[in-house]
Amino acid sequence: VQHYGVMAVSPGRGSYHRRHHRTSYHHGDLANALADAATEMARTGGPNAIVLRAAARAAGVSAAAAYRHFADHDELLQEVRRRALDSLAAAMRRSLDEEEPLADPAEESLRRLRALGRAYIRFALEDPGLFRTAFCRPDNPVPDAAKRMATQGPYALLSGVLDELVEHGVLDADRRAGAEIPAWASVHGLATLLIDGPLAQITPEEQARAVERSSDFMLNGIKGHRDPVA
Amino acid sequence: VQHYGVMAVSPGRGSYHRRHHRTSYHHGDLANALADAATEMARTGGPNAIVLRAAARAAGVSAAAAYRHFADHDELLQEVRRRALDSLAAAMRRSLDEEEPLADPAEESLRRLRALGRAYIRFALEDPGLFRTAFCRPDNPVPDAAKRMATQGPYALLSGVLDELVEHGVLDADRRAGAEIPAWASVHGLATLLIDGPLAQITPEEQARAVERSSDFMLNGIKGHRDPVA
DNA sequence: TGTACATCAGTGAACGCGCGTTCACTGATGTAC
DNA sequence: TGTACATCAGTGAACGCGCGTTCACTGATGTAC
Repeated sequence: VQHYGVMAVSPGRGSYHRRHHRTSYHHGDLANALADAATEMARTGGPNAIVLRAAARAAGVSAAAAYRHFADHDELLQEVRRRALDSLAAAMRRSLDEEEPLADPAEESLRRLRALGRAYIRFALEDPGLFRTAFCRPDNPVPDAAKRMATQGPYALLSGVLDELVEHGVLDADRRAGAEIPAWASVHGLATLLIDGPLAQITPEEQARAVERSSDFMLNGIKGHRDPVA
Repeated sequence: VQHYGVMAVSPGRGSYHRRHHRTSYHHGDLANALADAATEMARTGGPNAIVLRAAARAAGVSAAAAYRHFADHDELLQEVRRRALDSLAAAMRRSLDEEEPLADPAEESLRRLRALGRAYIRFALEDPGLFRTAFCRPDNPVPDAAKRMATQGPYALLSGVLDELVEHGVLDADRRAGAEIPAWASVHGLATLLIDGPLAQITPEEQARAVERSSDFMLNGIKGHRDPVA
């Protein structure tokens, strides 16, 4: 077997260039290498920063080679999107076990809800580019993505904890249906306002306070009201 | 005075082409014509659809002419952004007087809060491109925009109604500070999930239900809790 | 174990596109006298 | 009221760029015999 020398390719100029030690003519795992590079671009500059040619450059491969693994630019973007959503879900899942569980089951389920929200916000603040990619408008909306999210993504995690809240009497069963949406909306809105919107300008301390205030308000909304005004 | 014939310019090919009856060599109001065209593009395709050359084409003018009125592409985008935010604020302001005021002042202020939220969502659903432009990430963040929003934009309207809620005993005074953020976040999050996110796939009926559910939850959060679990 | 061959994953050059921006220019406008 | 001239808002051609995508191709791989 004749091997090409390592790095025997034209010097990459993209800032995302990661040398993938090519030891043979065939790359071996080009699909993943391209997705890795594209993900790195998204991390830095959001969905618009994903450039197929640059990804190929970063992988040390001609642009045309990318078309062996992705039908077109959009398919590459969708792959990055999928990864971003997976990362977000993973971060949320991890957050559930980061703190000590509380003895009282009701309080414990509230703690878990808070943890999910905080992980969501934290992800958005730490990786705004990836976060924006996860929720970027797809060129041709693929309902599959929504399905996946519903069964194993952030939505499913939220659903599970809301079920726990019902189980332990925090959330009335008759207010359970569709409760994912308000909860998700409030945390998602806060995240986007913090990274893209006017709240991006405020200090980190103010941001932290805003996060706490928002979860308090939303938890109040979840818990329901005993003495409604209207 | 020698006049050029109306439409004595090369036929525009852009889909946004609006013939501006040019009766003289000088346009007369090119800055606005460009902003109009750019706004129309944003309406159709969001901030990324704003193309300086196309705007010039639509205004029946050479691309270079645009540079008499805007320093660069970003300045044109910012102008569209400004307009979009103004439109949103105007829609919200109008919404306050669309329904009959309620006799009870507490209920009336809650009605007004709901009206603001609904107008916000309605704007996003009816004009998603403009909405996304209003909140698009600016190339070079100009703190001025945040200032303007705070004094006369959506934020100010929300602030005013929250003050009313305190005045009429719906919102405790000691929970007032910073309450804009959770309220805004929840409605903003719902809007973005509805137009870009997974909620874009559900039926209009489900969407309407989601909007109602969300405002109920948020209003509960605003009103506070008498019998907290934690 | 060695070889012919189908298959597959790369290459590199090219195409067409349209963008943002700059330049030297020219036609129109309004003002000072 | 008429005219010279500074100023201003346009023109049109060009530059450089880098993109997504296609094409005919070639080198490497693995399998059947």
